[in-house]
Amino acid sequence: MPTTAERPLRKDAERNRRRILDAAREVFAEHGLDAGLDHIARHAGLGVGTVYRRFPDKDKLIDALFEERIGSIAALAEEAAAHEDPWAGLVFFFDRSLTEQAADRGLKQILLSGARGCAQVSAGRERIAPPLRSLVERAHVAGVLRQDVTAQDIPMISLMLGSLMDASRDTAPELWRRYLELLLDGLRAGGPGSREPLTVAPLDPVAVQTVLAAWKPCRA
Amino acid sequence: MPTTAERPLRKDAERNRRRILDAAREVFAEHGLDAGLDHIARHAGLGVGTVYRRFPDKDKLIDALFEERIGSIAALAEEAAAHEDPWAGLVFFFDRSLTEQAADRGLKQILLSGARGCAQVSAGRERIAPPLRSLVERAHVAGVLRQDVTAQDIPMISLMLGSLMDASRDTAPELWRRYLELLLDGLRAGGPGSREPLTVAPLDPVAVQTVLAAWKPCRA
DNA sequence: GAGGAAGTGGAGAACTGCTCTCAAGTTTCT
DNA sequence: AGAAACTTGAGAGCAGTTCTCCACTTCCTC
Repeated sequence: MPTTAERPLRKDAERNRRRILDAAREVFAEHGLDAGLDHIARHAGLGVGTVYRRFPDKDKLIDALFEERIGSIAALAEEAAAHEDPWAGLVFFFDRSLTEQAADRGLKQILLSGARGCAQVSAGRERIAPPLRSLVERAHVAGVLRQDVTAQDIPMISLMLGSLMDASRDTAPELWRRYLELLLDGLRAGGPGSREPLTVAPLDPVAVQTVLAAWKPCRA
Repeated sequence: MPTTAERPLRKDAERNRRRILDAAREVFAEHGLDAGLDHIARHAGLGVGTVYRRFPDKDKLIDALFEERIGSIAALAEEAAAHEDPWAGLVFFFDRSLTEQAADRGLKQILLSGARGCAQVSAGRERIAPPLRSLVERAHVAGVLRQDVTAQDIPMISLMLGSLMDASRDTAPELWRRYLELLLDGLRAGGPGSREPLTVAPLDPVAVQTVLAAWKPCRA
C-alpha cells in the first residue's frame, strides 16, 4: 500500500520507493541503523533528496522497514510459548530470534535498544514479552528451568550475545552459539541438588527497558 | 618520574601534571576512553592546551595512565593461576578482574578492545594470557572445568559481561554478577554425564585479538 | 627584583560524519 | 504540450572530535 488512501504514486516514484526500501534493508542489515541515508541512497542508485521526498525522516523509514520484521520475532515468541516441550521452546526462541539478529544488525538494534523507530515498531515489541513470560512459567512448572531465572533474563542474555555478535561477525559469525550453549547449560535446572541460587536479583520489567535503552551496539 | 632523566618540571607544571592524570583517571573511569580531552581539562580546572603541552597526544596520556592498572590485572591473572584450587582461581579471576572493569570503563576498554594505547599497555596485556592458559589447564586436569572450554573463552565471556555492564551501569550496576554466575554454572564440568559437548569451536588466540579489536563499548 | 625561560588558557582551525533542504533540471501523465 | 510530480546532489547546519597557536602569566635564577 503506497500511502493511506491517497492518490497513487507516479510509476517511477513507486519503483524508487521500492528501491529505497530494498537498499535500506540491505544497508541496515549489514551496518546497523547508524548507517547514513547517503549510504542508502547511493546503494539504491538514487539521490538523498529522493529518500527524503518519500520518507519525512530517518525514523519513518525505519518504521516502514521494521514493522514486519519485528512482527516475525513476536510470532517466534508465540510459537515458542506454544511448543509442547517448554525447554525446547526456550531453545527454539533463543536460536531462531538470535539467528535473525545475527543476519540483520538493524533488527537487533530495533529489538534491543528500543531507541529508534516510532509507534508501529513499539507496538510490535510489546507483543514479545507476554509469550516469553508464559514460556518461562511453563518451563518452571515442568522443572526444566532454574527457578531463580525469570523472563526478564531473556533480553539481557540476548543483549550479551548480541554484543558478541557485533564484535565477532567478521571473524567468527557463529561464535555466539557457543556461548548460548554455555548459558543454556547454566539456565537448565540442575539434575541432582547441584546449583547454588543466583546471588543477584533479576531486573524488573521497567528496568529491562532502561537497560536496553542504554545499550548501543558497537560500530564496524 | 616526571620525564626520563630530563630537567625536572617546574613546580606548578608538576602539580598540573598530577591534576591532569587524576582528572583523566576519573573521567575515563566514568565515561570511557571516548571522553574528550576538553572534558578532562575542564575537570582538572585547566585549559586543553596545558594537557597537550604535557602529553603529545591522547594515546600518550592513556598509556601513562593505564600502564599501572593493566599491570594489576596481569597480577590478578598470575595470582589466580597460583591459587591452590583451580576452580576457585577461575572464579577469583573473573570476579576480581570484572569488578575492576565495572569500576573503570577506561580500563575495560583498554583490556578488551586493545585499540587505544601504545607499547607499554600492549606489553601489560600480553602478560595476562599465559597465566590464564595455565589456570585453564589446571582446571581441566582437576576435572572441574568442561574439557571443551579453552583459555580463549575467558576474554569472550569478559566481553559479553562488559557490554552488559555498560548498559546496566546506571540501573543495576551489579547485574553482571548474575550472568557471570549463570555462565560459571555452564562452564563447570557436569557432575553426572550431563553436558552435551559445545557444537561451535572456540576461537584461536589470533582471532581473539581480531574480535576484541572489533568491539567498541556503548556510549552513555 | 629583573629578565628570560617555562608554563598556561581557550578560542578556534581542521576534520569527520551525520540529518535534512532546496533550486534547478527531468520525467510522467493527461 | 503543459502542468504536476519527481529527482538530484551540493551544501547548510549541527555536533563532536583532536590538536594548534600566541598573547599572557608564573616561576626561577642571578
